[in-house]
Amino acid sequence: MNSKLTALVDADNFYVSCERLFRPELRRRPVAVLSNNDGCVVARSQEVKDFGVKMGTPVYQIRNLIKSRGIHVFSSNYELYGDISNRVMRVLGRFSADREVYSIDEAFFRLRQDQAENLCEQIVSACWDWLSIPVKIGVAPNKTLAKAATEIVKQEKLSKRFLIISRPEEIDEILKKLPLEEVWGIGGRLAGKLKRAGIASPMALKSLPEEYLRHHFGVVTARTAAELRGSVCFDLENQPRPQKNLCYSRSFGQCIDNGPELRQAVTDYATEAAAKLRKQHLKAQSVSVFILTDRFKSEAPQYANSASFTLTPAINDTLPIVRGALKALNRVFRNGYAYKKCGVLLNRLIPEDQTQPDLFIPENPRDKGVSAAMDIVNRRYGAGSLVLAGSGIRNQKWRMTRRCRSARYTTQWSELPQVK
DNA sequence: TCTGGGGTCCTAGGACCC
DNA sequence: TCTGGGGTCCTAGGACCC
Repeated sequence: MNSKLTALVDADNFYVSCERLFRPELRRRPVAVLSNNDGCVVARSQEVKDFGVKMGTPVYQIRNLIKSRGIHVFSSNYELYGDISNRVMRVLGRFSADREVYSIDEAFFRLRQDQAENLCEQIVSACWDWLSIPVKIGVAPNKTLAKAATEIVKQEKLSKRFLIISRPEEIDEILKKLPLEEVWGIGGRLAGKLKRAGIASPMALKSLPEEYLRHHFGVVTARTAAELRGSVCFDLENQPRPQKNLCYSRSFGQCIDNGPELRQAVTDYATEAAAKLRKQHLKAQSVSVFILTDRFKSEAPQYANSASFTLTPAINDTLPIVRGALKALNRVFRNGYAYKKCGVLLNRLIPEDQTQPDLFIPENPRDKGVSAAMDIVNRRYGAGSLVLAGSGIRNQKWRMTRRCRSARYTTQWSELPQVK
């Protein structure tokens, strides 16, 4: 009875819950959070889901609904969500050190079966009482089934905010309710391929021989099926794995058709990417840049390309990374297109303290100084306070729009909520 | 007018080596 | 007429996740 189970804690409509935290009057009102540039809906309160608004719906398609139903709309405020996420994870950490932070709003746990019920109740209460963040929990023999259990808790609006399944008949009962594409690891394309092969449900998937699945659908699908049968194939990862790539990309507020403005955007994005790299104490061995036209404007000429530039030795200073990114941009830029998006990727990352100094190319103390100054000023006075002149100063058509962003309540002194 | 961003892993195929 | 085999590494593309 003391076997170990896996739990998944999942915050309800996380971005919406974060917005409601400082606007409690919105608790039972319809609320939606938008992607960058206020383009798509990326988080919906239950009320908005009940209106039939799907994840990723372009905002312009639901303008009327927003008006007629009085949906409260927020631009995304990732500084706020990131900070609240850290607080949630700290609270969860008090219940078990055997925990994996899986995403901004989810964490896996290992817990003893005889303690599961009690722990779930405590976790639900703690998240709500201390942070006003509602969570749901699924508990099962492995990650895939814990995900499935969480999905059922969400779909069925159970009286409890958690569901514990361990016996085979309990597992089958929830698998019979779960659509194939809701299985963790089975996305839309794979579900279509499986269905064409006559495999239409999680129960059908789990009954197939390992060898057959591996051969026709790959090793990951075979493992997923094994987890549906109750074996453990995906372990808990307490230590975050070292990151291998880092990307900073944004769609532009307005399309850009000329080199100088594109260079501004690339300079800005490379500056941001380099700052992220230093924050994580990593260095990159190459930088690449991609540019894209607007794929939704089918009548306009389309173009997409990318190029990379090797950084030797590995580096994390802003100036050389920006120079490398601009060289890569020069190789792919073509006149005559309206560009909608670009991105800067830093590849083959290695920990700062494991890099080999190059005998022939000494580190440039000036580059180091510039990076350090930017980090200090931007930490103290807010992101974007000290930038390179190459990013441009005004009329940045490329800069994204966020018309309805809430305040950065917890990460900017000047935006602290006020109690009157 | 208006359609997100940031990751990971697996696989197949080609280059290269012995 | 007859033209190897096996291994590694790298990359691009495709799938998945939130």
